[in-house]
Amino acid sequence: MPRPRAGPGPPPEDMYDLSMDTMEAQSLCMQRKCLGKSSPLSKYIEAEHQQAGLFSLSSLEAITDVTVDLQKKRRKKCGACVPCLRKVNCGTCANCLNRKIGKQICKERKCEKLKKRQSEGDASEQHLKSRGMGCIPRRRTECGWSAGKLE
DNA sequence: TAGAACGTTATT
DNA sequence: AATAACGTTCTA
Repeated sequence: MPRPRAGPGPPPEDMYDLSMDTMEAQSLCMQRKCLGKSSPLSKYIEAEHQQAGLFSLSSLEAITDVTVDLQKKRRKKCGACVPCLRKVNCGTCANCLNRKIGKQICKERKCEKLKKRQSEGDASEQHLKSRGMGCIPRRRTECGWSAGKLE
């Protein structure tokens, strides 16, 4: 059952027109567009944050380093594990059946390496924690943030 | 926390 | 340009 989502509507162009409806605009921003890590827009936002002095300059270098690491190109399948060696889609798993919308590879073919999250086994988060940056909010609910408490 | 949805990026 | 599929966010 497809959930009623926001849909592929036009992007909120007045995202930064906070005079309109600050809460709403920020909320939209928080929910998706701005805090994603992969889009050029998010990189721009990141730069904005830095310029706004949200991060101390001393930790900036280290963070930039980590950020670059996290924003590296997307990983590729190892090509050697059992799933990778599989050549045909099963055609019956959720991913196969939901191909058009889900945009995921057949579950039977999902590389073992890619099944793990990118940050797993990576010291990036620890790296940040050691610098007092234990939590980088990517979502409204992270870092003790709550809806309606964005000032 | 797993799975779904969707933006984005890599490949063809 | 079309397609495949990774990465992130959101919902149940």
